[in-house]
Formats: sequence, structure tokens, C-alpha cells
Amino acid sequence: MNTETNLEHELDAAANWCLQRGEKLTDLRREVLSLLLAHDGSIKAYELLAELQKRKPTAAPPTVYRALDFLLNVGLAHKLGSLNAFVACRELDHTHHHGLMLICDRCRGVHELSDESWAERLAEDAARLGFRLSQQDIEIKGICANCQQVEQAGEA
Amino acid sequence: MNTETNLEHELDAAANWCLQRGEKLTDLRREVLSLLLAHDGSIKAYELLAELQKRKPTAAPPTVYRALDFLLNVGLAHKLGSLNAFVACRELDHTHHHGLMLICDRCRGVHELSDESWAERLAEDAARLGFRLSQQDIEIKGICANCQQVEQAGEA
DNA sequence: TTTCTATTGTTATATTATAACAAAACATTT
DNA sequence: AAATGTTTTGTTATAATATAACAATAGAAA
Repeated sequence: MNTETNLEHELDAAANWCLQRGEKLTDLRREVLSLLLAHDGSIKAYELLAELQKRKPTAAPPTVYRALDFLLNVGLAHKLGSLNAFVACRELDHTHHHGLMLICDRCRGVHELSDESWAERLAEDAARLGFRLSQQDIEIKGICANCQQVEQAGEA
Repeated sequence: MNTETNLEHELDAAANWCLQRGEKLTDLRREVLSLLLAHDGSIKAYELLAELQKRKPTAAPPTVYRALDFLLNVGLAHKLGSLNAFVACRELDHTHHHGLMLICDRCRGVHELSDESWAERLAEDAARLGFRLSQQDIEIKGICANCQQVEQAGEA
């Protein structure tokens, strides 16, 4: 199975995901999601716009922001507030509460953690203050494994 | 002890904090920190600028952003990436690794958690992926106790 | 078809943040 | 004090991020 069919597969799954929620993954939204998925790490809205314009010269900022808003709302993408960047959600299947996004300071890559036992503890601590957590992603910064290796190689 | 002397007390402590790090809390920085401290919740850069201009009409965006950068670097303030807003750090004394910021979706208020036992667990999970956490704040969204009460009152 | 709603197009503008260079303040050495 | 270097602040311009507002189009429902 090559990359292209893999991508189409993911997009079809996303379309289904939308239908189950009474929403539609239109051509435009599908294209934006496709661009998001094609990026390993996160991507910025105006980078996405530039990509989109290659195939759709008419695209303007609202074009991309509206598609992103849709994808965020339906859970197909995440916004990384600390970077003002966006990333496709790769973990559609599990019922996730707080997506934990490990963001690499170096390469802007993102790894989404699905283990959530730590989250319970967190929610307890917050509850002790009367704080009720909303279901949003939590962003953690650091250096990914790959960039740590590059770092060491540079020091050698 | 009234509010004013309390504020001056905090500002003096902040000045000391800077000196210990070989940095200086200049008048300008002190004024910006003062405005940050005067706000319960978080405040946006341009709101801060407007406040600053009341006493210092010459102030421009770089004025406030430079002061904020300084305060962030020396640890006297936090940036909330998800809101593009800023907040004074109220927990100077303890050696904190990852400040946990509970941000209210409603009132933009922030509560800084100092208990960090959950952070160890988090670091372990991340380490399993080879991810090394950097010492940065972690932002958690939700509804604060106060806003929950207001919410209920509205429903009654 | 007609009507209603959702989506997309388009233009303009708001909001957030930084670059670049000049001036002033401050510290250090002579 | 004068000369020098460094840090901080002033100032203008502009970059980067995001949304408002309204027109046009497409799709669904009556």
C-alpha cells in the first residue's frame, strides 16, 4: 500500500467520522485535511494557505481558517496555541478526553499521547480547587528523540 | 497592610529576584510588572500597552513586548499561548519545573498549581517516547469555581 | 420551482508581534 | 571628567496571525 492510497484511506475515514456527527467533509475541507495529514509536524495557517493556493489560486485566509475551524470542531485537527500552528489528529478511534500533545521545540513535530492515566490525577488536583477541566488538548514542550540525536551528533 | 504596599512589596521582591540573576528590574519593567500584578486574570499585550500609555504616552508595542520578554525570561511572568495573553507569576519562591496553569475559559482567570507530583508521571510517559520535556508552563483549560457558580445561578 | 440553509468567495481590517535603526542611559576604563 | 562599550529605550515601519462583513453559489427541503 503506497502513501497515496494510505492518505485516501485516512481521508475516507475522516469523511465517515464527519457523517457520524452529521457534518460533511466537503472537497475544500478534505483538501485542507489532506495537506495537514501530508505534514509530519505542525503547519501554520499561512503555510497551509500557500500550499492550498497551488491547487486553488482563489484561496484566501478565510478559506483556510474556516476549513481549520471546521476540522478543529469536529476533532479532525488540533490547534497548537503555543505555536499558532495546526496538526491533523491521528487518533480518531479512541474516545479521548484530553489529547496530550508533545511538541518538539526544535522541529515543530508533534506526538499525540493517548495514555491518559495521568489525566485523572490532573483532573483531581484541579477539582480540589473547584476547577472543572474542559475537553481540550494539553500542550507539552520538549525535544523529540530524533532532535536529541541530531543535537548529540552536532556536539561530537 | 493595604493593597498598595502589598504591591510594592511584591515589586521589591521581584527586583531582588532579578538581581540574584544578574538582571535589573528597570523602572519600565517594574511598571509593566506592576500592571500585570494588578490584574487578577491574564491580560493581553495591547491591553497592557493601553494601560501603560496612561502613565507613559510614549509607549509603543515594542516597549511592552520587550518588557514582557524580559519578565518571561527571568521567570516573573508567564505567556499563555492559547490565549495570546500574559500573567504575572505569583509563585517565585518554590523551585518550579513545569508551572501548571489552570485557565478559565469564561473569565480568562489563571490559577497556578504548584503541586507537581503529576508532572513526574507525565515526564515518565514522555521519556518512554524518548521525549525530553523542557521547563515550560503547561496550560489547562476549564471553568473556574467562581464561573461555575455564576453559570448555575444563570440556569436557576 | 421556490425557499431555506450551509458553504464558499471576496474585500477589508483587526489583532498580535517583530525588525531595524537611532537615541539615551549606564557602566567601565583611562 | 572623557572616552568607550554595553544595555536599555524610543521610534517608525512592517510582518504574521486571524476575523468581520457581505455577496455569491451550491445543496437540501418544501
